[in-house]
Amino acid sequence: MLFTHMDEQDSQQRLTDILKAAGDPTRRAILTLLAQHGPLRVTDIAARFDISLNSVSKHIKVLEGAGLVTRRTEWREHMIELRVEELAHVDRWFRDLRSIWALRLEALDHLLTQETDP
Amino acid sequence: MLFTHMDEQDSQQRLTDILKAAGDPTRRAILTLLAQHGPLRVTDIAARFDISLNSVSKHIKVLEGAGLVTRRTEWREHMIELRVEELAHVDRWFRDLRSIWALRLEALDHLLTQETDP
DNA sequence: CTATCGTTCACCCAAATGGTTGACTAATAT
DNA sequence: ATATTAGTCAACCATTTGGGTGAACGATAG
Repeated sequence: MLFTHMDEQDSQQRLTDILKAAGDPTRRAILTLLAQHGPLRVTDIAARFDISLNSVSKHIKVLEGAGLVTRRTEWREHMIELRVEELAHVDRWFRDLRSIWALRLEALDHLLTQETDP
Repeated sequence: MLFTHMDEQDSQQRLTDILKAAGDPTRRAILTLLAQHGPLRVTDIAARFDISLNSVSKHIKVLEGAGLVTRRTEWREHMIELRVEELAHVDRWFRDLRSIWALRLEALDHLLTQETDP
């Protein structure tokens, strides 16, 4: 099944997943690490934190679920790679929100000028 | 105490609060509503959702905690107002992350050209 | 004075979250 | 053949989260 059309439902879900994933400090630190060093193995990532490897593995799965990272499984090593492009979903939502906001202010302004100068 | 200098700690906390707050669909819907209609009372907001007033009140408190909305208490009515500017914190983090990413790629590229043409 | 309105507060509940440990699979090294 | 390495899965635990209810409180309306 091709994703020719992402409906509002899915889009909201994607956004929720991304924001929730990015809402955790450890996960943001992982993203930063990947931005700095490029693709890394799960173990390499875990070495930077003093939580268990298992815990890191779970965080990575969350990030993967949100589409913020991808996994290339090469033999027994899993290379985790950042996908910065996905942040665009959040950018888009921000842009829309600000635009709705701006439109209202504009309409309000229009209304006021009409009233004071009919 | 004046906030002349927001340390890394606080900044991370702010970011976490904002992303967590925005990570909930109901709360995002509240933000959209406020963008469209301007300041609204708690009750007006609650009327748009089929969850209890109390639940909405809690959501608003979360948004307030994240600085995404402010409350002007006029007599017994609490006017809730959107603060779009706060989204800039997230923008900034995204920008930083992308910049770290871009810098690494640039360095990598530099390294490769040096190697092939010493 | 009493009723009603707008909100928060204090609990209660189920589900999700972030962490742990221990067992398991599969690949590599000795 | 055995030990080590890389990673996941499953179970468990404490805390947080999103929801609900009922009481309380201050202000305005009758």
